[in-house]
Amino acid sequence: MFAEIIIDQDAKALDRVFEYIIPDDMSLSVGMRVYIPFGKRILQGYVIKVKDDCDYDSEKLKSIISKIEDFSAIKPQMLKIMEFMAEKYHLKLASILRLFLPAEMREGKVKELFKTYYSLVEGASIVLPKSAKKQAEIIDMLQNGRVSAVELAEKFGYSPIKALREKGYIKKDMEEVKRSPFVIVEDVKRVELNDCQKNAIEKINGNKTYLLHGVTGSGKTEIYMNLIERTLSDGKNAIMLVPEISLTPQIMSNFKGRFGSTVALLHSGLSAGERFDEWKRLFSGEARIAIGARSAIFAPLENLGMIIIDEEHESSYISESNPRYDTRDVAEFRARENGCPLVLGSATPSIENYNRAENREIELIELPVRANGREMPPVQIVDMMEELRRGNGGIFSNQLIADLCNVINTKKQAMIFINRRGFSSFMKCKECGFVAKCTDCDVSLVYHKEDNRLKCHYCGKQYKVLSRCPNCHSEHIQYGAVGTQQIVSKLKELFPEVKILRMDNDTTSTKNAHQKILSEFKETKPAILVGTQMIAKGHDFEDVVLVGIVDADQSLYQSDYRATEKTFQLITQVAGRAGRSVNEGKVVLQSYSPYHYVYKFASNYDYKGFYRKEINIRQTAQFPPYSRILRILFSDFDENCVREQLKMCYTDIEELKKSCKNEIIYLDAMKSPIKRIQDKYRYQVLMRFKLGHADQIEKEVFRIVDSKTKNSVFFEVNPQNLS
DNA sequence: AGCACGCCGACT
DNA sequence: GTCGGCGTGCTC
Repeated sequence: MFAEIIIDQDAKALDRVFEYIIPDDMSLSVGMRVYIPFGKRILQGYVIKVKDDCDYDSEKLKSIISKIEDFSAIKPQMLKIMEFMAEKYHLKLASILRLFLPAEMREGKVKELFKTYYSLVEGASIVLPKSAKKQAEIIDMLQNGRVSAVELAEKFGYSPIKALREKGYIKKDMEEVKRSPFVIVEDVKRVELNDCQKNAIEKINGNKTYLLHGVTGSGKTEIYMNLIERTLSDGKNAIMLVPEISLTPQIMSNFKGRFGSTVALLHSGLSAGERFDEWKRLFSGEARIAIGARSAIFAPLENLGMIIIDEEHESSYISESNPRYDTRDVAEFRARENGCPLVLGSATPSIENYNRAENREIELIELPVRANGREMPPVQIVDMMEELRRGNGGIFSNQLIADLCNVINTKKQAMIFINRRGFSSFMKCKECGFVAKCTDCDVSLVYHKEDNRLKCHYCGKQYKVLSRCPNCHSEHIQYGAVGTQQIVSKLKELFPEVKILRMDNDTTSTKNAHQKILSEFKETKPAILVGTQMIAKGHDFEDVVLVGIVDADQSLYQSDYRATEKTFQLITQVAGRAGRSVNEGKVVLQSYSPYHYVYKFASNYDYKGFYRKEINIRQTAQFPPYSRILRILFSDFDENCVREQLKMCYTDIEELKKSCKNEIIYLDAMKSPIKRIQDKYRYQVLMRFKLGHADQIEKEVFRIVDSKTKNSVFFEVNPQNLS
């Protein structure tokens, strides 16, 4: 018998099948990890196929040395996912397989997954020949209780153990080594479902993808819980994905409270050991629900009956470091393989998925009412240009200051949200709000300090820096973003006696800092919490009556075709923080371009209106979902080497462009916006092509690039950002 | 990835 | 003469 093996090395040259002989006395199955001789070394590999004949020269074949574990660490159905991802994203097989295992299992040191023990078989009448001294000793030892298999084998060797086992005197059993991660479990009161919720649960039952569009507070979590409950009672297992930032202690304790130890939580707060333990509980079938961020889609569960992706529009579902993949694609594939529903939940669905729902590719389920029956807070848009004309050139508008005063006087709380996405900066006229855009692409230009130029990250076109606004001829041009510290110090100046808390990446680097800041905020009144992204998620504070968005434009003028979409999502989410309970809430949104359509729709909570407008723009401008963008990133320590490789590929891709006339809308090569990462120079090719033959074109590009390069090239489809 | 082979320059 | 630089190619 022979085995096809993928070597556990992340190198392009090794990214293929190697064949080995399976020794006669070895029982091997697909998904097992093995040690194999490879050249002069001994490496780890994954068995992906067992077969009777070999395709390689049988003279040159070597034999597998041994198994790493006695079972398939990679469940066979995961190999289908591997194939899917390799094909779709052009990834190396070993790098995909690594996603399926917890880090603890790899990294050279091989850990025991399950500890095995030997114990006496009860009621067996043991008769041993006098010669079998070792066997007698073993029986003696086991009288005092079970002994670990490793210990026994070390002391007596394997043959006496084998003999005893064959006679049926002793048996082997397993126990997992585990620590349970600490989660405070609260008793969860069951909520009576409203008709919309009941209806949604009833509809979600086929082998299909469902888009659950529910306004903030429409009770999606309760739906998820009911769906999971139903799945479990059908005898099946479930996966629920949540963006990392909303994997809050509340969510975790809610699910632990409802489902107890059948839940395995996989999140970044766990130590490697804890993560490994949770993985094992899923692997063994003890836990039947996997809840976690992106990578939980690879949970080692079989017999899936439900996959849920909450906040489907979140960009964190797209992996932006190698291997690059979109969790939603993988989830869809896994759901189809298991013949189960995939639920995509969001208050602000991604344009792509809403479009699919509109085209009936997936089923749309709407939850139009908030479960608590309350309205979303009103949004007031403040024109910061007007403010400037009136002589206020500061960060805060007079309106926001007045509202803050009011909050403080009534001893309530406020949140100030800072919109910091990415670090590239756009150029903006302070007088008229003009923002420099690319003439070809309709995305904002990004200012590059090192060569003092404006560049378009989609086509690479460069422009001279503006010293005077082409629109109103003012010289008040600004670039760059406001930081949290700046806001905090300004607030302290304005309200010296009020508690100002700050939450961003700098203040939450330690493990529990996040929690500390939030609980301190909860207890202090009046108080102002200043923060980024993080404060927008899932924390309910009864006394927050004001949410200020200081620089809403920030995400609008990113050089990204999804910039408007992201801005809409952000505003909706942040606004949901105000007036969550009995208190009347209000949102103040400051903008330099207050007449941009995104604000009109966002302030009215009009998702559909926004979608209509946005999808039209995408269609006219030929951006996804009406086209596909492919980014090819080359990197190397040697700058000349990268340029050389890129050049060779580029000429061939240009040929391809000519040969398929109008299919490729656009093609260009440039330095990556971040020119150097970890001492490696980065160059990229960007292309955009029509959907008709997108798959073929993509394959052809993969082929060209593969044949011209040796290593460190990666591909990205419809990239989130271009750094 | 890592290791051998091989073909050129500098040195005991 | 040989030691050692790293370019090229192979590993079932």
